[in-house]
Amino acid sequence: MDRGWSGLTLDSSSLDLLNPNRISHKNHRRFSNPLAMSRIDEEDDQKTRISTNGSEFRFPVSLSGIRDREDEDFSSGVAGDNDREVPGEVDFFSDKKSRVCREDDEGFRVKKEEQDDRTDVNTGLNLRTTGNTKSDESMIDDGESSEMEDKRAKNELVKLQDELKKMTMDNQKLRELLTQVSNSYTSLQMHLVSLMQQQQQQNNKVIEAAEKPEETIVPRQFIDLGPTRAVGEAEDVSNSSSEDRTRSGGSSAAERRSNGKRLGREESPETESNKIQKVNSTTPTTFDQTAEATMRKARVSVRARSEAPMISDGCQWRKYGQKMAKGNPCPRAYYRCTMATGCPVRKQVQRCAEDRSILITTYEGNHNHPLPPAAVAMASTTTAAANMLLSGSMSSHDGMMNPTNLLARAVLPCSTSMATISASAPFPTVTLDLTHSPPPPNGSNPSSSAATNNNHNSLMQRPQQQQQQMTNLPPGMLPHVIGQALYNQSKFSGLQFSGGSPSTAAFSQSHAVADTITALTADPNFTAALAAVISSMINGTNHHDGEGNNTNQ
DNA sequence: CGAATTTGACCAGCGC
DNA sequence: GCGCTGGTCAAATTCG
Repeated sequence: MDRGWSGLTLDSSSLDLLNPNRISHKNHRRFSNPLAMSRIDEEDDQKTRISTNGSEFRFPVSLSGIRDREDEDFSSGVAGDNDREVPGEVDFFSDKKSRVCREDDEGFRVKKEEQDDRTDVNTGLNLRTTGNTKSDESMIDDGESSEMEDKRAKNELVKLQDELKKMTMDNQKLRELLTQVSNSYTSLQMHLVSLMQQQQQQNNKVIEAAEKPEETIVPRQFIDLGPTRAVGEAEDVSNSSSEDRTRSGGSSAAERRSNGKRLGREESPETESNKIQKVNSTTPTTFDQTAEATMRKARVSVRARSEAPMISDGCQWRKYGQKMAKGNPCPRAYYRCTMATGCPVRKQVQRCAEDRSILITTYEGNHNHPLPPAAVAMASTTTAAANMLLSGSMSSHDGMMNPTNLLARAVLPCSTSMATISASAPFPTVTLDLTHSPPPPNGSNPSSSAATNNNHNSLMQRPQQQQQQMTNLPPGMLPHVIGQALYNQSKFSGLQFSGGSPSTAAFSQSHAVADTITALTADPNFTAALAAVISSMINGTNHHDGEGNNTNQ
């Protein structure tokens, strides 16, 4: 807050606008350089009286030409710029300059305060107008007009100062809000990690639920974001999709590797967090860094029927690899976001082994650049899913007030077919299933199987026509369908916790807010906005690039 | 000719 | 230590 600087600038600019013809010398001196006038006014009276032989006029007409040149010097803005010496008044300006220099030595802040005060006190004009009582009438007229201009300039100055104060207050409020959000985020992360540890102790219970024979897939909230083998084994026990199986083992190793060398080579913005995560694997001391890395590692897998080699999500992708994955005759393609240099977002595209008309697209990472409107829908949807995934590990009663968790509970708990949580890897993965095709003969398709066993599956109750619409999506429509599907899922299924053992109180609470949640999730824009805000909050701690930070695809 | 894609090689973690 | 695996790189190739 440099009031002195801004005041100086506003003064001179406002005066130049209001008085381009230089109304009076005093005005110029007051506004163009109030700093210098702080001391000049005191001695100026004496010196000018001497130079004018005791006249009451501070600036006699005979000296107006000289003063005009002085004004030119003052109008340059800084007292120190007045290097030219005016004949007959050399001592005056040299004295002023020396005083100004001494004031600089005394301290800039005090000087600025004096400057502000002086701008508000119209001593110069009063001296002049009072002194004009015995002078010619022309000077009185000039004084009155200059006073009006001065008032106008002063009003302008007051306006601008008020504006500045208002902006300052707004800035302060925003800072406080940011601090509050940061604190909340930190506390939530702490809580998340503590709950993760608690949930890890209950892993056996979850595994038992996953091994129930009648449940071919057990959607559950992600429990342990750390490299716990028990969770991965549990995933192996459950009949997950082939992609989930292939991800369960090797990807974890690759991810750990990518945390170090690979991504470091790419100099992506998340390089530091990757290193941090690697360090944290051995020194679990900082919860924030772990949670941030976990957030970044959250994956969103979208299953959709598409004959195209890749669903159009609005982003630009560049293929950088293709690999034959285990257990799937269809190759897996690796894409990297090329909308911005260094964007860490990647996606894998692979056709389902059981039903090759199903395209599985897995997104990972956060965009570090603004997204085009066409990509916002998908990005926000998948970001919301990823955030739900992470916030879903919150405890029921504590997390209910978390807006992110509200969204999570609106979609995840009832998402036996729409959104499937996978804890098969050290990073959480949520699968959004938009296929809803009849189960294949082998019945190993998790989404289809889940849909078969899910009594609350709204999409199975849909007419075949609508399913057909889902399977033949025009480009760009998929994100909207996802959002609508998420809404429908929560609407039809209600808030049902499947696979887990939520508390009864939380369940009843969920029903109490069901209407609110469905109302919120009914609006895809709300979901997108919420996801964007949450992502910005979280990514703001990672990236300080100041960009839009639309996350996840 | 530059950009995008393909494809074999490479790396590192994991299990045996 | 070796093989398997997922993921990535980069040279070669293709495309617009």
